[in-house]
Amino acid sequence: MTRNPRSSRPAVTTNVVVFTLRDDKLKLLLVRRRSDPYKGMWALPGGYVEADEDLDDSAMRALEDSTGVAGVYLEQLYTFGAPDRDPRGRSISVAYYALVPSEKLQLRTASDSEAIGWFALDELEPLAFDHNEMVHVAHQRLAAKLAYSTIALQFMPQKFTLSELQKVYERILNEKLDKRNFRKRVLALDQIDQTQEVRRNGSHRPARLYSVRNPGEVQIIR
Amino acid sequence: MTRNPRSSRPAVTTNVVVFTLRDDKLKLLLVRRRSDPYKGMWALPGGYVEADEDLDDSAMRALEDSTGVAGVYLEQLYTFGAPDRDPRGRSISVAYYALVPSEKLQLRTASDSEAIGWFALDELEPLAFDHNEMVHVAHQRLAAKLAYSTIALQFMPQKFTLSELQKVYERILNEKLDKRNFRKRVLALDQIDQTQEVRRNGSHRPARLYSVRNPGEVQIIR
DNA sequence: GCAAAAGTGTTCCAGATACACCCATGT
DNA sequence: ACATGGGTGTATCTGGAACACTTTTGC
Repeated sequence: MTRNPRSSRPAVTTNVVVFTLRDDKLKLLLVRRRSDPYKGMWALPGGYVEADEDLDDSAMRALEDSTGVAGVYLEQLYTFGAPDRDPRGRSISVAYYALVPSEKLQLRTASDSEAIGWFALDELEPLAFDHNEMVHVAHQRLAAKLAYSTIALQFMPQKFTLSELQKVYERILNEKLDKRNFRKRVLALDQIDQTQEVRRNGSHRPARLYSVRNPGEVQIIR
Repeated sequence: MTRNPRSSRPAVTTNVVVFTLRDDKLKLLLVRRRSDPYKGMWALPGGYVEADEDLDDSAMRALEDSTGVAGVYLEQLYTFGAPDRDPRGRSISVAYYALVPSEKLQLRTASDSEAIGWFALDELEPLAFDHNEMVHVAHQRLAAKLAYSTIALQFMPQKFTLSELQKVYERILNEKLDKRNFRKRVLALDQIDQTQEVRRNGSHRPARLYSVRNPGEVQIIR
């Protein structure tokens, strides 16, 4: 294993699949490309890995640059490196996924006049590069993790109702869940606390508000 | 997102954590480094990603070059990219793990006079680079996959006994399993077939031999 | 009073666990 | 005959799934 020449090195980037729940749908954050290749198409936020930057930091920075959001759950997903994935030349992308609670969405569209926005996962158009594949893998991973971790809590704001939490599960798994079984299950996790507050939300009984006991922590269960 | 200069690009490598079961222990394949850095220390097999090579192919090639073994189970694990992980300069390694059945072990140590060998996972010395960490992550992933996939069958040769299969589980999970419950469970997977043969193996009752129904396939269960 | 979402328990089933003895062979 | 690993069944426990009615509010 000898040192390879710089001339043959691939470019290394990170991309982030940012999920949130909004308008009762699972959505993700896309950026419109301002230059070729794929100029004008929507793509995942991302960027080149800086000289002295850890991969996680690079992904976090890509996310912050496009959204202004920091401190959200971020996890490495998979590394994509098909030789033809970038028409400009050899490129490797370390893909991440992130979960942001609906409250933190303070998109700073104005900042660099980039067009960015939230798109429903189930009405996604073709994206730049291999980004559709990244989205697919991220969604799969997220759905799998619901079953054996407390990752869904990363979507929740400080105070939330159990119905809202159930919606998160239902939208990610794409199936309706039983209300009683669901409540039993999430309360048994011992990771959310009832508060004294309720939320009045329409012409029906107010909903009790809950809070996450250890925000930022994701536990493996079962 | 503009094209970054070649001068700042990291080197990209793959490394492979190759597991097998041998001498009743979970072992992995290591190569002794012939040059600095970490000259003389043991390291995971690996190499630079070639100009027109897919990441999977690169890992497979690294494995073949060191062992002569091909066609084994290989899966991407995680990408390691701490800025200081290689003292020579910025480097990113896409780590894989591989499972080889004990029969396929035809190490061609002679081929390029590299020192290579199998080492018990639980008596591992400090390795070069961040390779101990890679091993740790690979072992964790492997143990987790036992619970929800048929991945353990990738360790088995064409014909094997249920006791041998049980040993695979026990060595990976590091715990003893109940013989009757184990057999019930693996037979219920409907992925292994009884053969008409038995193996005479010592001064005791011969063991029935089984074969994997779909070798090469790993199914997700539960 | 009625529409609409919030809240609440019990029964049933399947899969996991715990557990002990006989079998076939080599020496 | 005895030592050694191979092979087998049942009772129990536990977590998941199915399922319907009452409560509180706004209008």
